[in-house]
Amino acid sequence: MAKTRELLVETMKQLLWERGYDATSPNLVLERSGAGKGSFYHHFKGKKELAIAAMDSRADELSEEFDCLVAKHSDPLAAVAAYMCQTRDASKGCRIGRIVQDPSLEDPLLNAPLKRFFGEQHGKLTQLFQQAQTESLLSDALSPEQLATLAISALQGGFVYGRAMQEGDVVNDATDSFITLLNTQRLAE
Amino acid sequence: MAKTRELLVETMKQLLWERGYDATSPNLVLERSGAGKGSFYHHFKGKKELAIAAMDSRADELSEEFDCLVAKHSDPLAAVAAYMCQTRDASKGCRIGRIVQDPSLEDPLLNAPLKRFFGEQHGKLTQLFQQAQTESLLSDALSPEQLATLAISALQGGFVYGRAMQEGDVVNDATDSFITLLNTQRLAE
DNA sequence: GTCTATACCGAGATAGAC
DNA sequence: GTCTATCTCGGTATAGAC
Repeated sequence: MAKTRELLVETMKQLLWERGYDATSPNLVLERSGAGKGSFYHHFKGKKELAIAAMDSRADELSEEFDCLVAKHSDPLAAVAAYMCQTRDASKGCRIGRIVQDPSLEDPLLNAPLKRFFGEQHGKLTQLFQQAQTESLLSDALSPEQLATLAISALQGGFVYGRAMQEGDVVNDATDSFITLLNTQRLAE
Repeated sequence: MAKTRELLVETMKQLLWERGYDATSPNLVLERSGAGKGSFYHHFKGKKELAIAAMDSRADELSEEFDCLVAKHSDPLAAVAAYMCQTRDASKGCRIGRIVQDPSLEDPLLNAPLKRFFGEQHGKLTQLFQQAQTESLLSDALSPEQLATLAISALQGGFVYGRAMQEGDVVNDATDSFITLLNTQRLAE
């Protein structure tokens, strides 16, 4: 099949979500996907190259999801709230943040897709907060950049804290709390 | 030496911080500590048992650090601010949160020390926020529990985000932003 | 209590046939 | 493009001497 490559990428995306990078072996990818070793090393130089392709694909997917969601809201703060308060499950972990702590991710090549994703995400959130302040919907007690950093951190940290507590719901408490606190900064019109 | 056991625990604590659980091999612990294989398996049943001892020790150490810091401040919000705004380095990761995402940590036995630590930490922060509200220093727009969850998440997420961006300072931006936002909830006396 | 030698397994990758 | 056989290395642990 000409689609074996795509199948390997999708399988890797799933396994990176479930187990991270270091704990995902080529053998596991092959077993899960049904492909053979020959195919794997024909399409990719090795595990690292496949993982980068998988992370890039995942980053694009999440970016697109974010853009779709933002497009539905004319109020920038409503867009942020809709993004943050999606129902998540900390026991599964973030589809992309899950990977960050793996020791191998200190390799700049492997880390690049993550850096790109979080950088772009920060930029988009900053824009939304900026817009809210320009439209006088939001106090300027914090800069748009600070709010974006805190939003991303609350979400990622909620995943960490929820996983440690073995309570998948806790990540939603973290994001909800952020939004509640953010709403105290809304300005009356 | 009678202290070999303690030496192994300290070495494991350091390696758990640097590399997490899965990526730390017994061999590495032995090489780093100078101990031999015989000692290792004499004092511990295996890697898992050593890691649990190391995590328990680390959790106690961090708990004590927290208590010391709190004891220095009569104002509960000043205590929270002092805790959150310590200078940290995301490239090194949290001494205990660093470990949470490792696949092996799904084992309840391995996870227990983390669960205990984060549970206790949440309790202590909740108490501080509770006290601040009781003393009318803090608005009650959020519950003490919500604020504690957000504080922990902002810190842990700051580590994740900072590591992804390969900028160790970012974790401090996250905690500073939280404190700035929290300060908008202070009540005039 | 500590040492060295040994065993077993899976990770990651290559070789060469089809 | 895909398959199977094979290779090397390190992780994890045990055995038995000192």
